[in-house]
Amino acid sequence: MQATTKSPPAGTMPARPRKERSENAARRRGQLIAATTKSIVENGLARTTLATVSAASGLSQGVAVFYFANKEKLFAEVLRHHYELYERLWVSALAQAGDDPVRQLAALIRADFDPAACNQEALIVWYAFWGEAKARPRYAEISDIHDSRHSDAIRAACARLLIEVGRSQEEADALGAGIEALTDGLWHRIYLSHGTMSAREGLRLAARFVANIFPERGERLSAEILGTAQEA
Amino acid sequence: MQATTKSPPAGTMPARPRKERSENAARRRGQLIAATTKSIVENGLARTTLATVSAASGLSQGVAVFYFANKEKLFAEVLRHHYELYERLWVSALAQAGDDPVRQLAALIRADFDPAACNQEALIVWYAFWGEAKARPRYAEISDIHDSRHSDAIRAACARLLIEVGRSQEEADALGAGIEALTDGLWHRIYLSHGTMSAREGLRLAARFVANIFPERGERLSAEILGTAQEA
DNA sequence: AAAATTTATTTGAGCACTCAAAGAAATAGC
DNA sequence: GCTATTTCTTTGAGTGCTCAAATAAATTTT
Repeated sequence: MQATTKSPPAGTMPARPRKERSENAARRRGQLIAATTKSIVENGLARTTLATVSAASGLSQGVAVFYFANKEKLFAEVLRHHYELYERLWVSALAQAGDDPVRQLAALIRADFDPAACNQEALIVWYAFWGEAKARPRYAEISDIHDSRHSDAIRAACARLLIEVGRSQEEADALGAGIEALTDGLWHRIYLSHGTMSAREGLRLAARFVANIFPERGERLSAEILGTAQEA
Repeated sequence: MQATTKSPPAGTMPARPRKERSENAARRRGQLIAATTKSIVENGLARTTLATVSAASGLSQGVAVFYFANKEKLFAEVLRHHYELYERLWVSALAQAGDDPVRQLAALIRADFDPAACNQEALIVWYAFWGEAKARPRYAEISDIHDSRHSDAIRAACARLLIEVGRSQEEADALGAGIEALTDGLWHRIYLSHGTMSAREGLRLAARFVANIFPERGERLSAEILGTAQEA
């Protein structure tokens, strides 16, 4: 460390405006979460250390501890961050779908294969954490909270859709579970296949299967999922 | 260690027969794989060390290295072991199903929810390794080999079944992918739900969905999956 | 200058793996 | 049949390294 020019020439220009402080913290946290994600994708969770995060962020190891207290909490925030991106996606898709349960269900399924949620990076993060979830209550809890909200949304849409055609709540729950299983399983294949299966193909398969399952609304649902439905 | 009776009473019966030596190696390997599995279930993969394996096996740390060269190779053998148990299960189920593609497909689906394959212990091991698979080519390779054999079996059964009723190979492949996604997704739910969902319920859901998907053979397939088909 | 933030260094625990030696079983020599 | 020799197993303290976390130092902001 050599002498750096001490004080700026007294003038104005505080290259850093007002709310600098609090904004800075949020920025740093985001930066560290992104760097941790990058390291998990490149090295796996087990080989992601404060050193790899520090290298990916360009910051020192101390910063991560300063903003997240310890490595475990940083990791938990990474998981939460990815779930929140996903949740924002499907919640807003659902909101835009309006009142029609067919469109609602289609929106939820489409969201699952939106490249913003269903991409290698996100899948690697999810699987990395799921793999350790049974040994880390903190990870399991975060997954639970978000998964159950998504479950509820799917089941609610299924219930409205099926009750319209005179089926029971029990059938709606089973159907919801099946749709979730189908999308989870397609994620699994997208994750493990080395780029062989894309999110786009996942969506097509999902549409195809779901169409078979809802005889009464299958065609319309499938069209809505694929985005080929004509506007009303 | 106190005095143990030195030589056996000269008679026949050498409490340890001939191949003692080579059998010993197989026994030890099995013992170490079981101990590693136990530690992964209890501590997670990341916190499974040679020390936890040694504690679980009652052997010294050195033995694990002696029989498996290093920790990574021991872990790889654990993954392989679980895949082999699973593969033996579905291969023999398939063999017993005879020539009827409906029974073959049912047998494959039933095997996926057989408690011998689909239990918390096995799921924890699988998810632990899948979580690291993208960062460890060795794990990815083992998964690939076994997954693709299973895929092929499912697709073959689907093809025979669908071609019987005049559908195309393309449809059979899509259907196979869908069935696999469904079972993978149900595994996912069984794994992450804290015992809320059992293998038995998974099987019921799978039967229900698959029945909807094969209009021509759905009823029979469903009955075969649930084991409620009457004998011919 | 006082407080807040960032960077750099130190520390001590825990890790995989080594290795020399001991123990046990199989084989050979008498 | 008995002992000596060799081969195979097992042990566990030891080695060097990596890591998370703590601490200290420097820098910036107010």
